[in-house]
Amino acid sequence: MARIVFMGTPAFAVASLEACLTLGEVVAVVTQPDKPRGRGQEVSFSPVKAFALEKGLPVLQPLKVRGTGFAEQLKGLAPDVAVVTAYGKILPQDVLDAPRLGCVNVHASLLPRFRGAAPIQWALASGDEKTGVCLMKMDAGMDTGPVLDRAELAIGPQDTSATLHDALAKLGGELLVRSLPRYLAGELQAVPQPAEGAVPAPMIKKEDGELDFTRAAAVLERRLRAFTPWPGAFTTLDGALLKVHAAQVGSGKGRPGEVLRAGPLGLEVACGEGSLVLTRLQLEGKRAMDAKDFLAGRKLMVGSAPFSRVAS
RNA sequence: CGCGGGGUGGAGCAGCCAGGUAGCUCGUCGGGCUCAUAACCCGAAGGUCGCAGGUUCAAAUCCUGCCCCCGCAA
Repeated sequence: MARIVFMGTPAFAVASLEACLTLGEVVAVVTQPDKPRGRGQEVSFSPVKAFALEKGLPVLQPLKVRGTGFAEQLKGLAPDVAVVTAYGKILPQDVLDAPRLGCVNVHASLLPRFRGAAPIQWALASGDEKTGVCLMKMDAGMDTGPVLDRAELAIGPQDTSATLHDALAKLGGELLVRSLPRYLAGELQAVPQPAEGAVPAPMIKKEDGELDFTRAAAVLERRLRAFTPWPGAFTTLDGALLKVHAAQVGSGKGRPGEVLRAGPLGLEVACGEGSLVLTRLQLEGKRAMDAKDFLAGRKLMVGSAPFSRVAS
């Protein structure tokens, strides 16, 4: 039975870990250290750790993986392979070389498109019609290793990063079940990524979610779905944070940021190109609600432009 | 003890600071009008003001404790 070290941290990685349990003996689960998080700063641990504890798997949480003897510790476990899914740290060469057959990575894009921290989000924001997961033999670069296998997934008009995240996590698990045994048996060919078509997918920043109504409505709508659930799409209304949870592209015209309509179908705001009909809103400190409900208690004048980030 | 907002008929809000008649925009129900309407007019039902104590002649409103929801930050 293959000896597998699993490395991963967020919810996305849990399905991969679950797959590994059926593929060999998971001799260690490596995940990020516990941190205080959430309201109230309570210390909590990663979804991967929670799952590992539930299954009684040994958990390692090194503070640093570079130059601290972690590679030696790994070698001591005599793993055949390390499966890495969204671990959250760059692995140095000595760690990559520690397992007998190296490290393989489940990456949530069709490489070489969207190398980096946020492939799901950038696939949506870019308007791609499909995405997928790749199983890759890791090298020292950022998602630059040769690809062993891949699985594709169509992106629908209603998809958000939340829905794609779940679907791709599941697909990643399935990809491992299908391909890891063949990799271990030496049956998979590692195909170098083409030099053309590489697109970086840098970490999303908070400010990426701010709505700039001078942009095209279609772009804003895509970014909204890409940045759901984090950082979301937001603007400010009379100085208070206003989250936009759902919106549709409309055909209205006006000065970017101008309220074109405020009715039961939504709050229509003019954009640089077309208009955006905001259908689900959440004001700072309040719960999310349909635009109809929002407008019942908060009158907005047609023709006014009470939001931040309008044409200058 | 990280910072902060909120819980008021079915929905969303105002009222609270300066205690004393339950308000607004909707929805619902009944009626009317209209070729028609996410429209308009008339009328009605529906609320232990999150929970428990306290202060007071009197508490949605002031004080104390608790429960729940949410934003920021991480």
